[in-house]
Amino acid sequence: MRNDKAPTMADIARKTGVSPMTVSRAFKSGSLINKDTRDAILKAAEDLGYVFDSTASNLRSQKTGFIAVTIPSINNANFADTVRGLSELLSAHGFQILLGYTNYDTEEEERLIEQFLRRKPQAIVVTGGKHTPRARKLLENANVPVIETWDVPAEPIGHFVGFSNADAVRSMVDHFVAAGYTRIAFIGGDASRDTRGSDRRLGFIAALSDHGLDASRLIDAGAPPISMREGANAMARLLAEYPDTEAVICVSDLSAFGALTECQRRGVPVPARIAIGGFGDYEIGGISVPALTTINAQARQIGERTGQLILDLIDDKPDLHHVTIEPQLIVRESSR
Amino acid sequence: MRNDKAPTMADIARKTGVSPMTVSRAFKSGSLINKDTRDAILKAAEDLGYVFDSTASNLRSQKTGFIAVTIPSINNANFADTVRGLSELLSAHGFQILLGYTNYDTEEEERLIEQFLRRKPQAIVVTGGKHTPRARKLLENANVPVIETWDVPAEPIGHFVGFSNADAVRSMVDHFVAAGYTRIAFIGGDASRDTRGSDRRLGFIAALSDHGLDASRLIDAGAPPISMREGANAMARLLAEYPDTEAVICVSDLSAFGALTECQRRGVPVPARIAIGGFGDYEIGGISVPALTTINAQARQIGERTGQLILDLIDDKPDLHHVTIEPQLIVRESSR
DNA sequence: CTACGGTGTGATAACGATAACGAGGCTAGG
DNA sequence: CCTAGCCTCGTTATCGTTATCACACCGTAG
Repeated sequence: MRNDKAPTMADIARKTGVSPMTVSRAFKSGSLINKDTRDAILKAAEDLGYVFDSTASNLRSQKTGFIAVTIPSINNANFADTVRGLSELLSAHGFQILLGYTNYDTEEEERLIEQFLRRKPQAIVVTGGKHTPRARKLLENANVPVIETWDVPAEPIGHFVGFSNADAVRSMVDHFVAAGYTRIAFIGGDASRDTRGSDRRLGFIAALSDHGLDASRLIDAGAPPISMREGANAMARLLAEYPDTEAVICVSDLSAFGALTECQRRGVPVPARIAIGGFGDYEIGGISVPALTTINAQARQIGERTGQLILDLIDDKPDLHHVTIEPQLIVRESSR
Repeated sequence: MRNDKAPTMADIARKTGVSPMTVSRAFKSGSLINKDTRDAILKAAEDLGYVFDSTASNLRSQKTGFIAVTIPSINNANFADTVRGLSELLSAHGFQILLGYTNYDTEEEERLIEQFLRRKPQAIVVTGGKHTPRARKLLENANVPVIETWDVPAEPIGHFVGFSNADAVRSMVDHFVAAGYTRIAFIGGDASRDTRGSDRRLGFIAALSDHGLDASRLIDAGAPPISMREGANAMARLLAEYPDTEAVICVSDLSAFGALTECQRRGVPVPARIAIGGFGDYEIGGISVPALTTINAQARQIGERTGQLILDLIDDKPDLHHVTIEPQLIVRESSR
């Protein structure tokens, strides 16, 4: 069954009595070739068990069909949605995504970018706008489109598709203040690694200050990604340190749900005694009892817009694109 | 800044005064080369902004460093854990994972496999043991190691690293029966696409029958993946159709949590009025109130064992490996 | 002084597809 | 009958790296 060597286009050419070039054409859609010839070639290929060799094609044509993508974590429904949006569009156009996880670490991101560039991707998508100097240099010299996502970078490397994490949280603060809450806390936002989380915390502080409110109720919950458990622990600390807190905004729905469960275990009513807000509109926030007020960051849309942008860029429309997404505040039972 | 053409090894060779072959050696660890020569070459490479070209290397050496992996969904913590286990081990050895999502559809899996094989991966990992005939044939003729995971296939294509979904559920049924429950239901397990879910339901039916109990309380919850919301809807139907049910096993923790929330909304006490069991040991099951009894399928271990197996196989130990994983029953408040 | 093993490097020829160019056949219009 | 032009296909060279073989050099043992 297993031949000594896998058949090549040359084998098909011999068998069909045409040149290798014609075999090549038979496999490309939209190339000029007689229908009978093509059918004969495809049949011969099937008979021989031929498998097209992308590696050779990639080298000669200088097109790999790869799109490199780095995300902080594979185990996060938000980033997964972005990748899905990207993936569905791009794979329909024959592209293959090279996915890498930075683990919220820019050093790891640098390593990934270096590895990916060796594969000659036709575009590279990164999450966030903070990178090591070397990573930045690699991206700038890469000679392929670079798209930063999930952020509005202060100094974009190339294109970006994102939103302001600070402004998004501000909209939630406004909601809480309008609802009459004044003693508001924030859980999460460790600055050591996750810039999106710390941007949210900064947005929280700025917004409270603008309202003339005290912005010192900040509970650290450890390095990202923050688990539900860490959210619960943070809520326990919050209730101990600032017992008169009326509302709390968590860096994500996951930590928010963890915080909610801590209240449930202690018999603290939500929102009657304390209101809770999350971030990311994860499925759990919509179904928990009570359901969680949150912000939909349009993760999927980020992916779709990024994918469309890449298709445009590869299709040779080399304008610079700065796409700003509008996150949506979703008010649910946990804050009313 | 951007040169007309990216520098190649030949450029480095010219600049350093050595042959391209020596440049190539400088980039391979463990190859015979003078230290000073190597340092000079690496410095020249850095100066020129050289980026190694894997595509050429892959073609010549007939090694791509790719490992193809298909999973049903990117947005599932269990499969994500498996991929993480795989990824961490393999990327440390210089491999790059090609990840694809079948969306629980074997037709889509077939398309993915065909695409992946063109990239000449050095191993291919698939989730589950059910494939289209053509996909099976492609895998059999692929001439690279094939590993099926998350299942114990009736007729393995090559290697596998998995567990019996039916037996895993049986252990939970035994637990419920030992705890005194007799009117037990099952939510999920639509057979149209997800074989693991339907295997679990079959295991449920078989186990109940062995205990001499009625196994007709089966609630369909739609095509996989089953959301929390669908779990909630299924619980509503269960309470309506079989109001005297004492316990319910759900196809996953996500649907189990959804079911739990439905009980909370209706004021049905868990487990006093109805006990709930899930599957997969997702984070939510450990923190919800009450915490969920579940089965840890050792998702991460599946990935790690698969990764180690691949390393062994590529390192030329071509024995056939059938690795059986032991899922663990975790009893929590929702069933006691 | 010859033999020999280890080290470091170079020359050559691929790996398998396809870009670029061009040639032959055939139809249509003059 | 001739030329223009389209369709179909072949020839040649090449993408950038590396497997392979060859060989020069050095030190040491016999």
